[in-house]
Amino acid sequence: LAGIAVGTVLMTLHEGRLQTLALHRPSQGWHLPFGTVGVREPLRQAAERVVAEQLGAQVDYLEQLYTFGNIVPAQGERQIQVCYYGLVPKGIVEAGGTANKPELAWLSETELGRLPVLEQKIVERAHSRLRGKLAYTAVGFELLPESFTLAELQQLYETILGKRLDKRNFRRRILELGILAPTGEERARARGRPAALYSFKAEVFHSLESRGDILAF
Amino acid sequence: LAGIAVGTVLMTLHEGRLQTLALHRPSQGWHLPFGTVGVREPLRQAAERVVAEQLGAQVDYLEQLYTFGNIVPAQGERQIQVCYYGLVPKGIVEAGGTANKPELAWLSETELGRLPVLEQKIVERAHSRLRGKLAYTAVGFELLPESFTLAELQQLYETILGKRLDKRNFRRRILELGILAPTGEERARARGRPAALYSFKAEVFHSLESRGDILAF
DNA sequence: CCAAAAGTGTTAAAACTACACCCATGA
DNA sequence: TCATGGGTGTAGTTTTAACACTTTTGG
Repeated sequence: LAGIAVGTVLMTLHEGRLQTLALHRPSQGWHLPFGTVGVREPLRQAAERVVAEQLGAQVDYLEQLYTFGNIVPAQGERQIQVCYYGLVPKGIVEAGGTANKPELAWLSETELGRLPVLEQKIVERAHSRLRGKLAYTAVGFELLPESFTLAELQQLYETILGKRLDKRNFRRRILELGILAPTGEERARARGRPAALYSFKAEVFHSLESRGDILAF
Repeated sequence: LAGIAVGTVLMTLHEGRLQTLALHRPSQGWHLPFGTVGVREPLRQAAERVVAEQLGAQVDYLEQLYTFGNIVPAQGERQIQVCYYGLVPKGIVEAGGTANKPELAWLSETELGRLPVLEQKIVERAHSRLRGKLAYTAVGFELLPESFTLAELQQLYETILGKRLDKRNFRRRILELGILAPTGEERARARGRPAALYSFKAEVFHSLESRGDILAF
């Protein structure tokens, strides 16, 4: 079907920053991953396929963001662009160009200027959606690997919310919710005391979900 | 452009219930208002136009809800449906069929069964979006006329959130925010003491907006 | 033994909840 | 004068926010 595209804002946490995946092609400059939709293809499936094709990675979390219909490229035809946003744990998609694939890069918020203005707005919308969902859903955990330390989780919240949190209060509240299970393992960093590792108990979270904003910090 | 439609979930408060506007045509039964999008027409403008044409009413508040792409009607072609939701103060759109226009009706939540199942899901999505936005935006006031009583505002919150609120606590909290201005007028009901009328101070609300969930009850 | 990151409790202030009576009006 | 809906304050409880030191490890 002419004029229907899907685009995706893929986000990850890297080096204490929220970063967005962008592609570079000589002909197009920097842009978000996008692609066309098959005539009989469901939209979400198209978005998944486009990400898989262009990045060679599966995305575990993908949600619809917004549909733009006023984007009129130079050519006469109007383009409908259905945008999704996705979250991946740090390091799942490795940046850097390969073979005939376009060059990939994680852009931090200060580097978004490389994108076309319209795409910058899409990314901002994705960021504010993520920020909003952080308090009442478990999206945050989609940005972490299977097991993680409390410090990593806290840093995630601090980065996305853009404010510092008190370590003791954060730990107390998140542990009292009972949504984390200690794995019994520890992770040793270069220096300092090793940190206990935890995994996310999705079932417990969902049982609490009705009384919203349980993760508001 | 073939295969692109806009649909709208128009909601209002009526008789203490959240109601949704539906159309009835002999050929189609009950359905949500929808229409096609002009080749060069922005999506939101198309949604506004469709509402205006079919209902003869301007909608002050209209936001994008979700885009469905997996709705495959009996015919071969796939249909993309970009859905919006809108809020109107009680009584703006009067129900009842006129001339060659389709019949209109406000359906309460218990009457939604008259709609096709897919459209019921769209309406549910609109309701939950509205519920979610109630706490951190001023959407609630879109459902009220220019001036209103505190009892009306409280009933609005009670209806949409589906729970009863304490009158004194509600009044104290909303007045302390400073987002309401007494108009100095009163409204006499059939019986009982007349109620003071207030209007919404949008500027004050927006100055508080940064610290979210200020209208959480 | 020292630098680095992990881990741990208490207290004061603020916010929330529950609760019952008087007031102004029209019929 | 009475029925109806509008309007008002307080006290106990819970939640939040602020705050500093000890522990464990690797170099």
